[in-house]
Amino acid sequence: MSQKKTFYVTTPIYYVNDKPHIGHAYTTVAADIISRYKRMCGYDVFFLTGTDEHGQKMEQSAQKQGMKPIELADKNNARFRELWKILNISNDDFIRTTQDRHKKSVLAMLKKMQEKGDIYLGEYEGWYCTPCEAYWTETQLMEGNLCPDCGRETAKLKESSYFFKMSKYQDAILEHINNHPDFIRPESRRNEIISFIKEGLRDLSISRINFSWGIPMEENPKHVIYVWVDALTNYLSALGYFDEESDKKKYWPADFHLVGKDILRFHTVYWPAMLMSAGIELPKSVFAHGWWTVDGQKMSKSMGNAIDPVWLVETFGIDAFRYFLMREVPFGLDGDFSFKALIHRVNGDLANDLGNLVSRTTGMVKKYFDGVIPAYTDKDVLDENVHNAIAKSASEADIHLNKMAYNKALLSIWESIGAMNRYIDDAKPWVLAKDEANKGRLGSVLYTVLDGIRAVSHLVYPFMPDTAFEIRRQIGADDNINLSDEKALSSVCILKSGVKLPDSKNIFPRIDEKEMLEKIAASTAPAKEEKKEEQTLIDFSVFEQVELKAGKVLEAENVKKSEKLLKLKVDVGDGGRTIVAGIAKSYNPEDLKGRTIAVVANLKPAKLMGIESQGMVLAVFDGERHNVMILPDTVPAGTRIK
RNA sequence: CGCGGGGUAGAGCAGCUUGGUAGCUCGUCGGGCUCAUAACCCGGAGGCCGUCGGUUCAAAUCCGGCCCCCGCAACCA
Repeated sequence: MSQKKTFYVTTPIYYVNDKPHIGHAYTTVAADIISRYKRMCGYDVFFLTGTDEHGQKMEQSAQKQGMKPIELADKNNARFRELWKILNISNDDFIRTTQDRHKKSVLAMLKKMQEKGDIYLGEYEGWYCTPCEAYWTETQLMEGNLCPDCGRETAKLKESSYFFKMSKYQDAILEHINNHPDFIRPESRRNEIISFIKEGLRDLSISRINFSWGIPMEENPKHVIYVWVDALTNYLSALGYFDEESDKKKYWPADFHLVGKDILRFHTVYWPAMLMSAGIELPKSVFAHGWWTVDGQKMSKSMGNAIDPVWLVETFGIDAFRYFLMREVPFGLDGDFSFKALIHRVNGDLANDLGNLVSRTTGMVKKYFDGVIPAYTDKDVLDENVHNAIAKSASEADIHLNKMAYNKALLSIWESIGAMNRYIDDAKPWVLAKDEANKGRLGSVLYTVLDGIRAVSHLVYPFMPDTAFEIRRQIGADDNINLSDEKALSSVCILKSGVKLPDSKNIFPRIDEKEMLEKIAASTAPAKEEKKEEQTLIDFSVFEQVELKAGKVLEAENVKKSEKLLKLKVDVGDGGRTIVAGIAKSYNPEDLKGRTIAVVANLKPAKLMGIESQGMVLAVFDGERHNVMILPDTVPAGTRIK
């Protein structure tokens, strides 16, 4: 048996403290598509995803919920697995950082780095906020070394920590990036990383002693291995890389690490440094994809606009969702999700172009040939339009897929679909059908299209596996999607004649846009109400503690070098105090001067851009701008609001 | 002067490296066909390529100034 070429692709391991959202789905679907494509073309593929389950956050969340960390990890881990099942993800393994195989692997990795002399015990210095139990770096602190989270004072603390001599590998990494143009993609990201490295690398703190939920160091179990070595090593753990007997080591080095742009640095600087230290080959390519916004706005819990992938799949179908994610936006760039765009994609590309092509073709075979696939007897130059289009689509899709240009690959594939729709119009089978003498040519035309659809079923398979099989079923093709190599993608005249077509239904029914948008509006509204019910009710006495007062704005000015802040002098019955408010994007200073506004008067002071703010201005943010609560001018300054 | 990306038809984008008829998808308007999911096919309209200046026979493309937008960072009390 000849050795098949291997292909190893990974997603990041997702932090189990999060709820799976469209972003997680995006990376994983992308990895799934390239995996399916490579498998179909005869590669020996290993596709890995997993979950990151250690860390202080997990420890704290578990405690809050009265669970053990591992129980919480189990629970949330299951949510990811369920989602992958729903999304038709074909991963070959699922790594969890709490598994023994991973722990062993991390310790082995660390040992290699130690043997190289790259690990030393030192002191981690940071600014510690005791109430928040969190360390901050100097740059994160607010003016006066205050905690950015709670505004209280922090103390410079030293803590014992192991370090990795990352600085040692600075030049080697730069050189590697220079010599391997494809190591960081897309191009724009590559430049960012280069300039980051050129600023100088510092050694990396790789252990912590202020929490215990993680992998303890062997020689000093008080130290828990901190994120980097733990998380990044997962890509080796799943291969049993440090296990002599593992048969999966052949997959290393990875062909692609797919990552979000937020964790690119860790994969292109920290990870290579660690691998160099351990004497292990570097991955071939790290690809950073973009983020999704929703209707032009950032996804966030507070906006309540996070899109639930499960609900989407239930509403639109798995393949429509997968198609949309990959078609709408170039993989390296940010994209915007909207239901309108999704509906347009489904109707335009899937229903009108692809679905209708299958429908009109099988319809004619049933009408003119009793549903039996005719033979290809009477050829014509016109047929070459279809054959050439398929050859072109296949080769272009291959080029684009190897560059992770999913949207371009789909565009190329759709060229063939367009060519076939045009071919039918040119060949006019319904005219041929009027004369029995044309039966041979009529059958050949229909055969050409059916076989073309068969070829397209291969091309769309990685993106829409269920659809590919349904198409093949409807056109009477076998269900063997695998090819010997990518060149087989452009083969034509493979479909067997004489096969009776089964019953069929529309693959992608058109969506009534108005109806669907109404349905969506109806189903998202109750979700928001539910959230309200979950809110905890407070006693009146708690509310009374908040001193809401009317305040006269005496002075107002922009805070220099600041985009969002306005510095106000407000009289709340005390003659005037300074309040800094983040509303500069919605108001000019003169808009507020002299107005009477609502203010929280007994808030602990906090420093913003070096200015002490002694209160808070009440405002409503409507998604566009802040609307300050302006009171009638007749209300005296300092009046209590209830 | 914090770092980076960008301003091209109603919308979303390509073209810019290597100057030389401004292209794609959707929308819109008109026509065709009738096999098909009000679908498919053909055609039209619509852009002084942000702005000012420079280089050039020639600039969306190269150079410089300015204006505006979007990320990131720093501040959302």
